[in-house]
Amino acid sequence: MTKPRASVTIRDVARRAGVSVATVSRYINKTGPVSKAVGERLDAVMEELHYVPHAAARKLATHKTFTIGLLLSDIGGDFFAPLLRGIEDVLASHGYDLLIASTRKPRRWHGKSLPVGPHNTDGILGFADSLDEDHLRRLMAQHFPLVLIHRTPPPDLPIPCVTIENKAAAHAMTSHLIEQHRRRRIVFLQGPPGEEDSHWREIGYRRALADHGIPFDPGLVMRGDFDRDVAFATIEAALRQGIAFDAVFAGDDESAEGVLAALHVHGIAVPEEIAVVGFDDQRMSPYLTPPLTTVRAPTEMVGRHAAQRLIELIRDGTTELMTLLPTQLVIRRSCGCPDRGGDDS
Amino acid sequence: MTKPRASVTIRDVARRAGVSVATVSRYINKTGPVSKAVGERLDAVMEELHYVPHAAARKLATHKTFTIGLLLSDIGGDFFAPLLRGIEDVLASHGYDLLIASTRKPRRWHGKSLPVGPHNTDGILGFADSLDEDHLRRLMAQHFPLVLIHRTPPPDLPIPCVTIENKAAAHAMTSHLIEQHRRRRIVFLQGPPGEEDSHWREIGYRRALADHGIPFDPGLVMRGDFDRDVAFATIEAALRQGIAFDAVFAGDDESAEGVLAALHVHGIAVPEEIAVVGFDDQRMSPYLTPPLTTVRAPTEMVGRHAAQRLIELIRDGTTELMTLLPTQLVIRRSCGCPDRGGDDS
DNA sequence: CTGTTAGCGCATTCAT
DNA sequence: ATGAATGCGCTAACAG
Repeated sequence: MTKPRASVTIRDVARRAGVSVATVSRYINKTGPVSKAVGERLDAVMEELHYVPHAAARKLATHKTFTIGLLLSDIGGDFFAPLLRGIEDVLASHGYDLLIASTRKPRRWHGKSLPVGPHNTDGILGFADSLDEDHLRRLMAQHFPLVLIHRTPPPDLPIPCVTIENKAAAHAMTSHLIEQHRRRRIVFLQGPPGEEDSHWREIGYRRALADHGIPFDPGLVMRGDFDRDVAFATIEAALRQGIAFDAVFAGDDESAEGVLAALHVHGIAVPEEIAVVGFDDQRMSPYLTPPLTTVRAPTEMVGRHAAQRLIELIRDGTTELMTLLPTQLVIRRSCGCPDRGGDDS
Repeated sequence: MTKPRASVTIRDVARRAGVSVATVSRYINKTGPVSKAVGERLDAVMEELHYVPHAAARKLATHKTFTIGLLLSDIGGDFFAPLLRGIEDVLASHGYDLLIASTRKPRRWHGKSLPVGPHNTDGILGFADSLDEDHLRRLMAQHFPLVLIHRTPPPDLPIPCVTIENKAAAHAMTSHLIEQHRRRRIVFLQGPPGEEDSHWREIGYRRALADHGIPFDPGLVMRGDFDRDVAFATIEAALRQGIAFDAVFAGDDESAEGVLAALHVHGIAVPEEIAVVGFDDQRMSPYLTPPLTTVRAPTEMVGRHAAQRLIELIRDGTTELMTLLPTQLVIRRSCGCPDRGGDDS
């Protein structure tokens, strides 16, 4: 076994193959003509030496990193797996690496410097409220490729974003509860303060109430934080306080799970006494008791589109500003509809 | 607004501050003495110019990337969020970046080249069966820092690994079902073929049966694949075939969810007629109907420890070979125990 | 088709 | 305490 040199470089390959480094580089990057014979020699030598180009050196010379950064406000939640999956898949298929960074307690980054940026990536994907407006403006001023996920940019900043149709779906869901199931006192469970998805879902909910002549009762809008525990506690409290309601539109499926549990503990029948619906259609949702009626959010697709937008932005310098992915109602048992005998996924 | 130079380099900072690049470098890396006055000048200039050292250049010069790679066999499953969270958190606190790569259809990488390695990272974290033995051997031959997660290395390869106590917990859980709830025909739902956790859990299950004088019935060991749908289908099939059983030890919580749903659909009472238990204690588990008795797997801790081990390996050249994290029974309702009135998390 | 050479941005001796 | 010079591994003109 030969003494394991720190690493084998392009020069080692060139020397061993009896050519210049330029030729090796050209061959590797297909950036110029190389005779077939030499090409084969190189393949053999590279294989023999286990040569792998040093990424940093290449990046330095090229000024392209072929890696993109993903900024998260917090890893956790069943939400991230499909999103990540979508992102990683399309990035990989285009030869890009994925650098991940997440905040802890505070939902956003504070100081001046972001963990990813022009110094180590070709572009960044910003999830929800992980970036504050200052960052957005600075990045734009530097003309650094950036696309937002589940968040729209400030009106004056032309930053591409990909998110989902929340309002229409929330409107449809609320209307379903009102029209099909005669519910009139529908609780709405909000997401974290300032969360954009939650905001639009609430708008849709309110609009549906108005469209059906049902007066809006602020007392029926409660905290859910997109969190099982918080939703559980909120519903328990509402029950104890004797607040009257005949349905709950949970901000997302995770909080719907908390709602279901709280009602179950109190011996309240779902959907007979109180109907419950969610938003997201996570993998667990068909398996809840009763199976959850919800809105399907194409989370993996959001990831795929976001990655695609960013790659276009990097390559072409431009891409669509707004990608709004459609959502659709998924009717199961928890709203009061009869069992349809199978799942529709 | 000044013409946005492609990027501001250390030379711009040096010039603006009237010092040499060496001084700037020394100051940034605290690698040598710099007068207080100059230090302050530099702080001001760097702030003013929004200077950020170019990662690739630094890496080239230093031969350290301060990046670690995470190899996944497949992103997805509620399992990854906490794992990732743990990994990302400790890496970030040590100044390391996280590069993620995942396989698609096949669970492992095939060809010679891995997406991460000595060319772009300082070490790699390999989850479960994402790496085959050839990769392991090559990486070891190159003395490249590597730690395995939820997987032990081949006997002759001294690769550090961090995983959890499966066997004892599975034994305890099975014994609980036998002793406390008089169950004797316990179905065991396996994980994906070759999955190491599943293997040990099954060993524990079998041992418990033997310890209680219950003959092992191969017909009670079925496929679960750690997947809700697969588990659902498996239990439905077993029911249709009239296979008699009074309990199900699902390989993990996700498959337990499928089991619960299948039994519910068939009008079978849990835990009265059939007891169900899982493994993992995922966030949704207390919210299932009935609340799931399971084994708590410290998944985020596994991530934290793995990252810690890798950092030690990189810095000190050595670390513990085996980190076995403890698990514990979490008794809730699905096994037949009475409600304890609150959650113990 | 192929070789020479000059950087890329930064860390690091070696002087001073 | 500070500066000048060299090189990390690779790409990209520019010659030939």
